[in-house]
Amino acid sequence: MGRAPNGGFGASQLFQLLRDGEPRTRTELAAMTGLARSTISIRIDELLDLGLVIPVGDAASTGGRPPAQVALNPGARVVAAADLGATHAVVAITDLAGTVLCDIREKIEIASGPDAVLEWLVVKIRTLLAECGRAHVDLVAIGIGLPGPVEHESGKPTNPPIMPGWDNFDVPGRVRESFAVPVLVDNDVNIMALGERTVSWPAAEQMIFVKVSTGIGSGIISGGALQRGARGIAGDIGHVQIARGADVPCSCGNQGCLEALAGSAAIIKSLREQGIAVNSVSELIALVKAGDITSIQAIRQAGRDIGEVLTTCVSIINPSLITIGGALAQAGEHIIAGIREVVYTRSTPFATEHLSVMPSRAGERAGVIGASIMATEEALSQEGIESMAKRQRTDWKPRNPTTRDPEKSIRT
Amino acid sequence: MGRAPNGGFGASQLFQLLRDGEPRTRTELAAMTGLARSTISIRIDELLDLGLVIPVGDAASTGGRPPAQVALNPGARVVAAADLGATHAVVAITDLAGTVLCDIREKIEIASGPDAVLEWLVVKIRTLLAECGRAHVDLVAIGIGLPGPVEHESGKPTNPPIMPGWDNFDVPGRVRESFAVPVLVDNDVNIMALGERTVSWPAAEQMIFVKVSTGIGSGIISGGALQRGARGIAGDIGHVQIARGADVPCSCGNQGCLEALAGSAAIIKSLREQGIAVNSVSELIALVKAGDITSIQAIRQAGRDIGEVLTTCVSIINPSLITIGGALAQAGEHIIAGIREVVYTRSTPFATEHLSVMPSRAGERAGVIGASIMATEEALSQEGIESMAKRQRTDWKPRNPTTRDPEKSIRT
DNA sequence: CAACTTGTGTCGAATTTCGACAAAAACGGG
DNA sequence: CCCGTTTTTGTCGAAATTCGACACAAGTTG
Repeated sequence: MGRAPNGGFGASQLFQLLRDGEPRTRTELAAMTGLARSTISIRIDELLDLGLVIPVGDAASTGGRPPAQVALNPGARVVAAADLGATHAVVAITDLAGTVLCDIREKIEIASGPDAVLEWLVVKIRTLLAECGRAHVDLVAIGIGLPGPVEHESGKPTNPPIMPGWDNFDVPGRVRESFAVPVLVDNDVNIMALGERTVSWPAAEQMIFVKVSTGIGSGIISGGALQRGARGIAGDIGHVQIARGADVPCSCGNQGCLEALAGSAAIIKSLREQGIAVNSVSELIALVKAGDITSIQAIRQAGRDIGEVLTTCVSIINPSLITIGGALAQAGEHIIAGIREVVYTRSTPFATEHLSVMPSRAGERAGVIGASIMATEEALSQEGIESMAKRQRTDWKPRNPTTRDPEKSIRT
Repeated sequence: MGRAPNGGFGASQLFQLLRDGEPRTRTELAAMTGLARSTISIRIDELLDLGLVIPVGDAASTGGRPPAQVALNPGARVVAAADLGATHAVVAITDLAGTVLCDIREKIEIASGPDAVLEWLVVKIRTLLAECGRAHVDLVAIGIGLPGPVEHESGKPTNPPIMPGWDNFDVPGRVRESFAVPVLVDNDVNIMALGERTVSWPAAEQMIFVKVSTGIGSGIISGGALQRGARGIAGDIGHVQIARGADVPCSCGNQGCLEALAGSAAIIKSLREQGIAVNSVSELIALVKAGDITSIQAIRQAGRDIGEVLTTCVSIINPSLITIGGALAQAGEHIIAGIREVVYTRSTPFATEHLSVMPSRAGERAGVIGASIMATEEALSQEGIESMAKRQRTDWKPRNPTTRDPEKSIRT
């Protein structure tokens, strides 16, 4: 009976244009898409019905009727996001723009295995949803970051070194038993990169986010998209060997890895060997903030070591931005200074001319924000919006008594 | 008055599915696209009219009427491709599948400037077109590779070190004065990577193509797409510093660059210092093929040096494939052996488990093939096919005397 | 050779999209 | 203060496209 399948430009594509939060007029949207204004109006009405966009105050008139603007309504639905670390986890409920509505940070042991951890996660999501006063049906997706390699398509961890019991575990399958929504899983550094990009540098087409704490890793955005690599371990710079520490053994079995020289454990160990009593990252940061010269020098040297590897990254990726996050980045600008020192000296001027090396701005919540972005991306894609529309139709139609079904013409 | 704009799935999308050369039945295409078979038939008819696809022999029956297959007709149109080096150039006419129909290889001097070189190129394209017996109207696009950084969007070289007079020159504009078709320009290594991928590893989502000759560069394909970076210089590994040669000066002004140690000029210089009379790359290759131990050791050491940088690349990109091309790659497997030695020793096992390091298979023509692919991609995109269809309609309609224009209903 | 199976062209109906027009809402000059 | 101008929005008929169904074609299999 003839149905044109919403020829490639449904309400979802229109919605993607509004994802940036910018309010726009119908006329602007028509110009951007090439569709007629009347078509845009139909689409916008659908989105208004779903509550996904809302009218915002009219823009200033340019001599005639002032245009009515519509914008993303971030509060229409919520997303659950989790950043699970080795010993700590952040779980949050965010709106569709990635803004955290409520969150918790708790100690966990990732090593207690997927069943325990994911059960805990499910409970926390339920609690947080209640706390925000949002119903289960408002939840459209869940994003999870894990401290190890993840095959993103399937959501299964692969060969994680610090996650016993998680290897090849079907994380989305387990979580979907409790929440029937899309569940997206990725490496924690990757989601931090996504979060950092979205929060602070939405226009960056090429950027490298580096996380420096016990381990050192990076998330790479190139060509506007997160690059995961063939096995999901792209950006794993922690085990690149650097010249300085040829005989320093690393937990991975090799020698001279960046992580073995510039990771927080390595720095603390070296300071203790120099007679400075420091037992944890927070103590180290306190020392640096107090101006302890030896600690500052150690941090700066770590920055130089990281910079050595990043110099190569700059040549390979040619990014416009490098941002530094993770626990050690909170020790002021010293680590950045060390990185800049090396990167700007050793890379070609043409590559560094428009390159910034900046501290992360998203901070501790970069992870959950990124997880939220990753999940939202999926939930509000074509299928996501279509299924939302269908669900709303089936929920609402019964109250709209239009005698239609008996008239259906069925041929014999 | 009411026109649905070919709602997102025109003949071009269908054509993209056939770009791989695989013959397919209409039913298969309907299943792949989700469109109705009848719709597919209309689209296929358009493409048959344009000559872009042709019917091929029926496939074997599976119990009923055997399906009629259609496949890409690579010979329908042609593409001009040029790989311009510092002192040599390859120019070719290819079909739409990137197969070289005829080509020439000549000495040029890129340093003689864009006006001279591009004029030469235009003449050569004319000559080759005539040689193939193809008309100017059969030409749908031109692809050009240049030995330096190029801003791909605009087609302008940016700060090329060995191309005096070319900086910021509007190459596509100049060429379009002679041929009114899309002109795509990119770095020569990038087009070689594209060519190599297309010819030999069409399924590779992540690969690194390394060109080793006087200079050393690489083209990076990640996420299925060529990565050009913020300034078009992604993959520029020639000026990454390596540990071995801390005090070896490089032409770029820095010290210890990979190129200064493992480029052909560096190898030749070092061999001469060891008393071996070798003046050119071809002599060097001859020596290696003759089994000269010193030369082989020098090549292998160059491989190790390159492998040192590639180890980092492997950690960052996580590719499934590294291919080695360029003049030095023709000296047998010695350079590859050196690369493998280092890459497989120093990278993490998880990254190398599914990583191959292979010699380039596309050989000397990788460049022009890649340039052809790049140009074809553009020419046969949506706009490309639509404009071809329009042109053919306007050319042909006059001979189809249907009195339509007077009947146009114009409202007052 | 007949029955069955599978694929291809044709046609009406449903849906979508476009363009035009009228109404709405502000600005600005008299 | 009023009215024409300008710009945007909502509504409606017409054109275009797509779908599904059916009839036909062309082999296979018993």
